[in-house]
Amino acid sequence: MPDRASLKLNDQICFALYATSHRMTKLYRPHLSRMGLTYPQYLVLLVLWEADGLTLKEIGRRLYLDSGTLTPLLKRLERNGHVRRVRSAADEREVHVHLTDAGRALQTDAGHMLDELICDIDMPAEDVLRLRRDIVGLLERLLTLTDDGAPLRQVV
Amino acid sequence: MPDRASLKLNDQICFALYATSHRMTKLYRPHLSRMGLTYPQYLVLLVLWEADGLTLKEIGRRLYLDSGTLTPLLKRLERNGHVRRVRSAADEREVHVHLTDAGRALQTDAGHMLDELICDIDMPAEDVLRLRRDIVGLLERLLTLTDDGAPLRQVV
DNA sequence: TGCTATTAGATTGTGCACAAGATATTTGAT
DNA sequence: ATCAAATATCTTGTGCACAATCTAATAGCA
Repeated sequence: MPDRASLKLNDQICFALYATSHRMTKLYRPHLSRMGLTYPQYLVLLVLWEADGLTLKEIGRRLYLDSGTLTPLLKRLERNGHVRRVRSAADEREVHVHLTDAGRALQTDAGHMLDELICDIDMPAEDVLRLRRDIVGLLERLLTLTDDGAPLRQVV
Repeated sequence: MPDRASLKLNDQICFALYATSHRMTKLYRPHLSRMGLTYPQYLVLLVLWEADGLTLKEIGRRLYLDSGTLTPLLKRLERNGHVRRVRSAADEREVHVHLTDAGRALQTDAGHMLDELICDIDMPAEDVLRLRRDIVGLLERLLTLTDDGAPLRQVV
Protein backbone atom coordinates (compact mmCIF):
# COMPACT_ATOMS: atom_id res chain seq x y z
CA MET A 1 0.00 0.00 0.00
CA PRO A 2 1.74 3.21 -1.10
CA ASP A 3 1.70 6.33 1.04
CA ARG A 4 -1.03 8.83 0.36
CA ALA A 5 0.03 11.62 -2.00
CA SER A 6 1.00 14.81 -0.20
CA LEU A 7 -1.08 17.89 -0.95
CA LYS A 8 1.55 20.28 0.33
CA LEU A 9 2.64 22.82 -2.26
CA ASN A 10 6.28 22.22 -1.53
CA ASP A 11 6.08 18.48 -2.10
CA GLN A 12 4.80 18.90 -5.64
CA ILE A 13 7.40 18.19 -8.30
CA CYS A 14 4.99 19.78 -10.72
CA PHE A 15 5.15 23.11 -8.90
CA ALA A 16 8.94 22.87 -8.70
CA LEU A 17 9.01 22.49 -12.48
CA TYR A 18 6.50 25.28 -12.96
CA ALA A 19 8.27 27.77 -10.71
CA THR A 20 11.76 26.91 -11.95
CA SER A 21 10.76 27.13 -15.59
CA HIS A 22 9.23 30.57 -15.09
CA ARG A 23 12.21 31.82 -13.11
CA MET A 24 14.55 30.57 -15.79
CA THR A 25 12.75 32.47 -18.52
CA LYS A 26 12.81 35.48 -16.21
CA LEU A 27 16.59 35.19 -16.19
CA TYR A 28 16.65 35.08 -19.99
CA ARG A 29 14.16 37.92 -20.42
CA PRO A 30 16.39 41.01 -20.15
CA HIS A 31 18.97 39.47 -22.49
CA LEU A 32 16.35 38.38 -25.03
CA SER A 33 14.59 41.72 -24.73
CA ARG A 34 17.77 43.43 -25.88
CA MET A 35 17.70 41.13 -28.92
CA GLY A 36 14.03 41.95 -29.55
CA LEU A 37 12.88 38.43 -28.70
CA THR A 38 10.63 36.63 -26.24
CA TYR A 39 11.59 33.24 -24.87
CA PRO A 40 9.25 31.19 -27.11
CA GLN A 41 10.46 33.21 -30.11
CA TYR A 42 14.02 32.37 -29.11
CA LEU A 43 13.07 28.68 -29.02
CA VAL A 44 11.82 28.91 -32.60
CA LEU A 45 15.11 30.51 -33.66
CA LEU A 46 17.04 27.76 -31.88
CA VAL A 47 15.17 25.26 -34.03
CA LEU A 48 15.75 27.21 -37.24
CA TRP A 49 19.45 27.74 -36.52
CA GLU A 50 19.71 23.97 -36.56
CA ALA A 51 17.46 23.44 -39.58
CA ASP A 52 16.29 26.43 -41.60
CA GLY A 53 13.15 26.28 -43.70
CA LEU A 54 11.15 23.86 -41.59
CA THR A 55 7.37 23.90 -41.75
CA LEU A 56 5.23 25.28 -38.95
CA LYS A 57 4.14 21.73 -38.25
CA GLU A 58 7.69 20.47 -37.80
CA ILE A 59 8.66 23.42 -35.58
CA GLY A 60 5.63 22.65 -33.46
CA ARG A 61 6.55 18.98 -33.25
CA ARG A 62 10.01 19.86 -31.94
CA LEU A 63 8.80 22.46 -29.43
CA TYR A 64 5.53 20.74 -28.48
CA LEU A 65 3.54 23.77 -29.60
CA ASP A 66 0.48 23.85 -31.85
CA SER A 67 -0.58 26.18 -34.63
CA GLY A 68 -2.70 28.26 -32.27
CA THR A 69 0.50 29.29 -30.53
CA LEU A 70 2.87 29.31 -33.48
CA THR A 71 0.84 31.09 -36.14
CA PRO A 72 0.71 34.45 -34.33
CA LEU A 73 4.21 33.98 -32.87
CA LEU A 74 5.70 33.43 -36.34
CA LYS A 75 3.82 36.44 -37.66
CA ARG A 76 5.44 38.55 -34.96
CA LEU A 77 8.86 37.10 -35.79
CA GLU A 78 8.19 37.98 -39.43
CA ARG A 79 6.96 41.48 -38.60
CA ASN A 80 10.17 42.03 -36.63
CA GLY A 81 12.29 40.91 -39.56
CA HIS A 82 13.68 37.70 -38.08
CA VAL A 83 12.01 35.17 -40.42
CA ARG A 84 10.04 34.87 -43.66
CA ARG A 85 6.96 32.67 -43.96
CA VAL A 86 6.61 31.03 -47.36
CA ARG A 87 3.72 28.91 -48.60
CA SER A 88 5.04 25.73 -50.14
CA ALA A 89 4.54 25.57 -53.91
CA ALA A 90 4.46 21.79 -53.85
CA ASP A 91 1.87 21.60 -51.08
CA GLU A 92 0.03 24.81 -50.44
CA ARG A 93 -1.12 23.67 -47.03
CA GLU A 94 2.43 24.00 -45.72
CA VAL A 95 4.17 27.15 -44.53
CA HIS A 96 7.96 26.97 -44.56
CA VAL A 97 9.79 29.32 -42.20
CA HIS A 98 13.11 30.75 -43.33
CA LEU A 99 15.59 32.83 -41.36
CA THR A 100 16.42 36.30 -42.63
CA ASP A 101 19.98 37.58 -42.42
CA ALA A 102 18.94 39.44 -39.28
CA GLY A 103 17.51 36.27 -37.78
CA ARG A 104 20.64 34.33 -38.59
CA ALA A 105 22.81 37.09 -37.15
CA LEU A 106 21.16 36.75 -33.74
CA GLN A 107 22.78 33.35 -33.30
CA THR A 108 26.04 34.99 -32.30
CA ASP A 109 24.36 37.19 -29.70
CA ALA A 110 22.52 34.16 -28.37
CA GLY A 111 25.83 32.38 -27.88
CA HIS A 112 27.14 35.28 -25.83
CA MET A 113 23.92 35.37 -23.83
CA LEU A 114 24.27 31.69 -22.92
CA ASP A 115 27.90 32.15 -21.93
CA GLU A 116 26.80 34.91 -19.55
CA LEU A 117 23.87 32.97 -18.13
CA ILE A 118 25.96 29.87 -17.50
CA CYS A 119 28.43 32.10 -15.71
CA ASP A 120 25.64 33.69 -13.63
CA ILE A 121 24.06 30.39 -12.62
CA ASP A 122 27.48 29.08 -11.69
CA MET A 123 26.65 25.41 -11.21
CA PRO A 124 29.05 22.57 -12.02
CA ALA A 125 28.52 21.59 -15.65
CA GLU A 126 28.10 17.93 -14.76
CA ASP A 127 25.34 18.76 -12.26
CA VAL A 128 23.47 20.73 -14.88
CA LEU A 129 23.88 17.95 -17.44
CA ARG A 130 22.66 15.32 -15.02
CA LEU A 131 19.69 17.42 -14.00
CA ARG A 132 18.78 18.04 -17.62
CA ARG A 133 19.04 14.33 -18.36
CA ASP A 134 16.78 13.47 -15.41
CA ILE A 135 14.19 16.08 -16.39
CA VAL A 136 14.17 14.74 -19.94
CA GLY A 137 13.66 11.27 -18.51
CA LEU A 138 10.50 12.51 -16.82
CA LEU A 139 9.43 14.32 -20.00
CA GLU A 140 9.77 11.14 -22.04
CA ARG A 141 7.66 9.34 -19.49
CA LEU A 142 5.01 12.07 -19.74
CA LEU A 143 5.03 11.97 -23.53
CA THR A 144 4.07 8.32 -23.51
CA LEU A 145 1.09 9.27 -21.33
CA THR A 146 -0.22 12.36 -23.09
CA ASP A 147 0.90 12.09 -26.68
CA ASP A 148 -2.17 10.34 -28.04
CA GLY A 149 -0.24 7.15 -28.58
CA ALA A 150 2.22 8.78 -30.96
CA PRO A 151 5.35 6.70 -31.44
CA LEU A 152 8.19 7.42 -29.04
CA ARG A 153 10.44 9.88 -30.71
CA GLN A 154 13.96 11.06 -30.10
CA VAL A 155 13.33 13.97 -27.87
CA VAL A 156 15.09 16.97 -26.37
CA MET B 1 38.62 28.18 -20.49
CA PRO B 2 35.13 26.65 -20.34
CA ASP B 3 33.56 25.09 -23.41
CA ARG B 4 31.40 27.32 -25.54
CA ALA B 5 27.71 27.07 -24.66
CA SER B 6 25.78 24.81 -27.01
CA LEU B 7 23.01 26.42 -29.04
CA LYS B 8 21.30 23.15 -29.78
CA LEU B 9 17.71 23.02 -28.60
CA ASN B 10 18.19 19.65 -27.01
CA ASP B 11 21.13 20.77 -24.88
CA GLN B 12 19.13 23.50 -23.19
CA ILE B 13 18.12 22.67 -19.64
CA CYS B 14 15.80 25.64 -19.89
CA PHE B 15 13.85 24.03 -22.72
CA ALA B 16 13.74 20.73 -20.85
CA LEU B 17 12.14 22.57 -17.92
CA TYR B 18 9.79 24.47 -20.20
CA ALA B 19 8.60 21.42 -22.12
CA THR B 20 8.32 19.18 -19.06
CA SER B 21 6.41 21.77 -17.06
CA HIS B 22 3.88 22.24 -19.85
CA ARG B 23 3.49 18.49 -20.38
CA MET B 24 2.95 18.01 -16.67
CA THR B 25 0.14 20.55 -16.54
CA LYS B 26 -1.28 18.84 -19.64
CA LEU B 27 -1.43 15.64 -17.61
CA TYR B 28 -3.27 17.45 -14.81
CA ARG B 29 -5.64 19.27 -17.13
CA PRO B 30 -8.39 16.69 -17.69
CA HIS B 31 -8.53 15.89 -13.96
CA LEU B 32 -8.58 19.57 -12.95
CA SER B 33 -11.09 20.33 -15.66
CA ARG B 34 -13.51 17.86 -14.06
CA MET B 35 -13.05 19.80 -10.81
CA GLY B 36 -13.67 23.11 -12.61
CA LEU B 37 -10.09 24.30 -12.09
CA THR B 38 -7.08 25.35 -14.10
CA TYR B 39 -3.59 24.46 -12.97
CA PRO B 40 -2.70 27.91 -11.55
CA GLN B 41 -6.05 27.97 -9.77
CA TYR B 42 -5.22 24.57 -8.28
CA LEU B 43 -1.92 25.99 -7.04
CA VAL B 44 -3.79 28.75 -5.22
CA LEU B 45 -6.04 26.18 -3.58
CA LEU B 46 -2.99 24.12 -2.54
CA VAL B 47 -1.73 27.22 -0.73
CA LEU B 48 -5.08 27.93 0.90
CA TRP B 49 -5.59 24.32 2.00
CA GLU B 50 -2.39 24.77 3.99
CA ALA B 51 -3.22 28.25 5.28
CA ASP B 52 -6.67 29.69 4.69
CA GLY B 53 -7.27 33.43 4.69
CA LEU B 54 -3.90 34.54 3.33
CA THR B 55 -3.59 37.85 1.53
CA LEU B 56 -3.14 38.10 -2.22
CA LYS B 57 0.38 39.33 -1.53
CA GLU B 58 1.31 36.27 0.52
CA ILE B 59 -0.20 33.86 -2.00
CA GLY B 60 1.84 35.59 -4.66
CA ARG B 61 5.00 35.30 -2.58
CA ARG B 62 4.53 31.56 -2.22
CA LEU B 63 3.69 30.93 -5.87
CA TYR B 64 6.01 33.58 -7.37
CA LEU B 65 3.08 35.29 -9.04
CA ASP B 66 2.22 38.97 -9.01
CA SER B 67 -1.08 40.77 -8.63
CA GLY B 68 -1.48 41.18 -12.37
CA THR B 69 -1.82 37.41 -12.57
CA LEU B 70 -3.58 36.77 -9.28
CA THR B 71 -6.24 39.48 -9.24
CA PRO B 72 -8.19 38.15 -12.22
CA LEU B 73 -7.44 34.53 -11.30
CA LEU B 74 -8.87 35.02 -7.80
CA LYS B 75 -11.92 36.76 -9.26
CA ARG B 76 -12.56 33.68 -11.41
CA LEU B 77 -12.09 31.41 -8.39
CA GLU B 78 -14.60 33.58 -6.55
CA ARG B 79 -17.05 33.63 -9.46
CA ASN B 80 -16.88 29.83 -9.53
CA GLY B 81 -17.63 29.63 -5.82
CA HIS B 82 -14.28 28.28 -4.62
CA VAL B 83 -13.11 31.28 -2.56
CA ARG B 84 -14.28 34.58 -1.07
CA ARG B 85 -12.19 37.74 -1.35
CA VAL B 86 -12.46 39.97 1.72
CA ARG B 87 -10.95 43.42 2.18
CA SER B 88 -9.14 43.59 5.47
CA ALA B 89 -10.83 45.85 8.03
CA ALA B 90 -7.53 46.54 9.75
CA ASP B 91 -5.72 47.49 6.53
CA GLU B 92 -7.97 48.19 3.62
CA ARG B 93 -5.15 47.73 1.14
CA GLU B 94 -5.15 44.02 1.82
CA VAL B 95 -7.43 41.37 0.34
CA HIS B 96 -7.70 38.17 2.34
CA VAL B 97 -8.74 35.07 0.44
CA HIS B 98 -10.90 32.50 2.22
CA LEU B 99 -11.97 29.07 1.05
CA THR B 100 -15.67 28.37 0.69
CA ASP B 101 -17.06 24.98 1.72
CA ALA B 102 -16.95 24.02 -1.96
CA GLY B 103 -13.32 25.09 -2.21
CA ARG B 104 -12.39 23.12 0.88
CA ALA B 105 -14.29 20.09 -0.40
CA LEU B 106 -12.10 19.92 -3.49
CA GLN B 107 -9.14 18.91 -1.35
CA THR B 108 -10.40 15.34 -1.22
CA ASP B 109 -10.80 15.14 -5.00
CA ALA B 110 -7.32 16.61 -5.40
CA GLY B 111 -5.93 13.85 -3.22
CA HIS B 112 -7.51 11.22 -5.44
CA MET B 113 -6.23 13.00 -8.53
CA LEU B 114 -2.66 12.91 -7.22
CA ASP B 115 -2.95 9.24 -6.33
CA GLU B 116 -3.99 8.54 -9.91
CA LEU B 117 -1.30 10.72 -11.47
CA ILE B 118 1.45 9.16 -9.37
CA CYS B 119 0.17 5.79 -10.47
CA ASP B 120 0.17 6.89 -14.14
CA ILE B 121 3.67 8.34 -14.05
CA ASP B 122 4.88 5.20 -12.34
CA MET B 123 8.38 6.31 -11.35
CA PRO B 124 10.12 5.15 -8.17
CA ALA B 125 9.19 7.54 -5.36
CA GLU B 126 12.81 8.11 -4.42
CA ASP B 127 13.69 9.10 -8.01
CA VAL B 128 10.87 11.64 -8.04
CA LEU B 129 11.91 13.02 -4.65
CA ARG B 130 15.53 13.35 -5.72
CA LEU B 131 14.56 15.03 -8.98
CA ARG B 132 12.32 17.47 -7.15
CA ARG B 133 15.10 18.26 -4.70
CA ASP B 134 17.57 18.91 -7.52
CA ILE B 135 15.12 21.13 -9.39
CA VAL B 136 14.48 23.12 -6.21
CA GLY B 137 18.24 23.47 -5.83
CA LEU B 138 18.36 25.16 -9.22
CA LEU B 139 15.33 27.27 -8.35
CA GLU B 140 16.98 28.55 -5.20
CA ARG B 141 20.05 29.45 -7.19
CA LEU B 142 17.87 31.34 -9.68
CA LEU B 143 16.04 33.19 -6.91
CA THR B 144 19.28 34.66 -5.64
CA LEU B 145 19.89 35.97 -9.17
CA THR B 146 16.48 37.38 -10.07
CA ASP B 147 14.80 38.23 -6.81
CA ASP B 148 15.96 41.83 -6.58
CA GLY B 149 18.26 41.00 -3.71
CA ALA B 150 15.44 39.76 -1.52
CA PRO B 151 16.68 37.71 1.41
CA LEU B 152 16.98 33.99 0.81
CA ARG B 153 13.80 32.43 2.01
CA GLN B 154 12.72 28.91 2.79
CA VAL B 155 11.39 27.88 -0.53
CA VAL B 156 9.35 25.08 -2.10
C1' DT C 1 -13.17 10.71 -62.24
C1' DG C 2 -15.62 11.79 -58.24
C1' DC C 3 -16.03 11.44 -53.28
C1' DT C 4 -14.26 10.96 -48.70
C1' DA C 5 -10.89 11.22 -45.21
C1' DT C 6 -6.78 13.34 -43.91
C1' DT C 7 -3.74 16.98 -43.27
C1' DA C 8 -1.73 21.90 -42.49
C1' DG C 9 -2.75 26.06 -41.02
C1' DA C 10 -5.62 29.86 -39.41
C1' DT C 11 -9.12 31.60 -36.23
C1' DT C 12 -11.61 32.24 -31.92
C1' DG C 13 -12.11 32.27 -27.10
C1' DT C 14 -10.36 31.60 -22.35
C1' DG C 15 -6.86 31.97 -19.12
C1' DC C 16 -2.47 32.73 -17.60
C1' DA C 17 2.29 35.67 -16.97
C1' DC C 18 4.28 39.87 -16.30
C1' DA C 19 5.86 44.73 -17.08
C1' DA C 20 4.35 49.34 -16.32
C1' DG C 21 1.59 52.55 -14.39
C1' DA C 22 -2.51 54.18 -11.55
C1' DT C 23 -5.07 54.38 -7.12
C1' DA C 24 -5.95 54.17 -2.45
C1' DT C 25 -4.32 53.27 2.16
C1' DT C 26 -1.03 53.28 5.73
C1' DT C 27 3.29 54.42 7.98
C1' DG C 28 6.79 57.44 9.61
C1' DA C 29 9.34 61.43 10.12
C1' DT C 30 8.89 65.90 11.08
C1' DA D 1 -1.28 67.08 12.71
C1' DT D 2 0.90 66.89 8.00
C1' DC D 3 2.93 65.22 4.27
C1' DA D 4 6.25 62.21 1.79
C1' DA D 5 7.46 57.48 1.15
C1' DA D 6 6.09 52.86 1.20
C1' DT D 7 2.69 49.34 0.47
C1' DA D 8 -1.20 46.43 -1.53
C1' DT D 9 -4.01 46.01 -5.03
C1' DC D 10 -5.97 47.00 -9.52
C1' DT D 11 -5.68 48.10 -14.46
C1' DT D 12 -3.83 47.98 -19.08
C1' DG D 13 -1.35 46.05 -22.78
C1' DT D 14 1.46 42.38 -24.98
C1' DG D 15 2.41 37.74 -25.73
C1' DC D 16 2.06 33.11 -24.97
C1' DA D 17 -0.65 28.20 -24.44
C1' DC D 18 -4.13 25.42 -25.91
C1' DA D 19 -8.86 23.57 -26.87
C1' DA D 20 -12.19 23.77 -30.41
C1' DT D 21 -13.58 24.89 -34.76
C1' DC D 22 -13.00 26.26 -39.53
C1' DT D 23 -11.01 26.33 -44.26
C1' DA D 24 -8.40 24.94 -47.96
C1' DA D 25 -5.53 21.61 -50.12
C1' DT D 26 -4.08 16.95 -50.82
C1' DA D 27 -4.28 11.93 -50.97
C1' DG D 28 -6.64 7.61 -51.49
C1' DC D 29 -9.77 4.82 -53.27
C1' DA D 30 -14.14 2.95 -55.26
